[in-house]
Amino acid sequence: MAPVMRMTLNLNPGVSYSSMSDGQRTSGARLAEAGVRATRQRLLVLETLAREPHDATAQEIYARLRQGGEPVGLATVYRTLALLSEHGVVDEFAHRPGETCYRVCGEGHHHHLVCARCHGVAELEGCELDEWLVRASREHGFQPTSHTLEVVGLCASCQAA
Amino acid sequence: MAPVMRMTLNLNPGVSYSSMSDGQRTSGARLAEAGVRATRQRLLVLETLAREPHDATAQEIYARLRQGGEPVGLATVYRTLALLSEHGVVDEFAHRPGETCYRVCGEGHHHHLVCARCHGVAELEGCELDEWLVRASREHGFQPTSHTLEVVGLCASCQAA
DNA sequence: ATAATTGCAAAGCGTTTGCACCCTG
DNA sequence: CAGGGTGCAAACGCTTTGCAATTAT
Repeated sequence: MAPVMRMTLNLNPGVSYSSMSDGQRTSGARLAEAGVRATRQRLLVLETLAREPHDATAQEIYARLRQGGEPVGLATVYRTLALLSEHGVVDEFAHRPGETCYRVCGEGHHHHLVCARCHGVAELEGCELDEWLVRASREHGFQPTSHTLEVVGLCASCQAA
Repeated sequence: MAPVMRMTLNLNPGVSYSSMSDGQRTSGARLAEAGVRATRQRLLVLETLAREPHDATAQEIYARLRQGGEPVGLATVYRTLALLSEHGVVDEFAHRPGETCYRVCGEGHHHHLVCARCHGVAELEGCELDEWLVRASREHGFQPTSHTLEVVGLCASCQAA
């Protein structure tokens, strides 16, 4: 298992995070853009998820926070991840049965390359499926509105090993 | 939420066929081909699933059997569906979080068109993704081995409504 | 101020498992 | 006959929810 990563968060109670304006998109900014209140817990959850090398479950985020000594309730982690997913701040997907995984993703439509060995996730920019999909679906009288694609294989590092 | 379909293709060759009535022969043959014992319960589960217009969960299959007055245990339904999935007799996928759906599918590699309104499932024969995937993945040093695609939209009937 | 958010613990739900009995091959 | 299959119920793990206390705006 990976070593525990202790997080340093410059939380400044009383500061309006929505008015933070620097080059980078802070967690506070992301929350503000999404139109949700920037609470200490939500910032922690988002920061923690953003630092995860792979996707993570609510339980895993909760464990990270606990290990870091941060007092956050499990229910809050669940509620926060669901909320962030609703508002498009994080992506939600389930390659694991019985568990929901989350990940902070880039902008726009994309798909994921999941390594079967290390479970690392890379983003596959661009998507050339639409044209084929519309054409193929038409034969069924089907009108596609969205699609999800997940590619499983071996990442560069794991091919070497 | 990102639905994921898991497909298992597994052939277990060279197993003796059992002599059965015409109604059960197809299911019995499928079980025999898969190299699993053809018990009353397994035949019932497989035939019930095959009769489902859409995909179904273990609980739903169990309910159907109960309604039909067939004495089958819930645990057996779970164990049977998992077994059949392992042996490629049925496909297993999860567009619903927290539940695993099953469906008797056609042969070969294919994807699913899922209607957002009636949840009906159609099969999309053929798959033109491989070429693009290999090319696109190479840019990441990624070597794809398999992929899952699920298309959500409106089926012909539901477009009318 | 006040409406949203959190924490805790209990409940909900789908699924799995231990074990004695039953049945297929 | 032997070893796998089944049924029942208890156990399990992930997730949700009720409610009082807390907190953001």
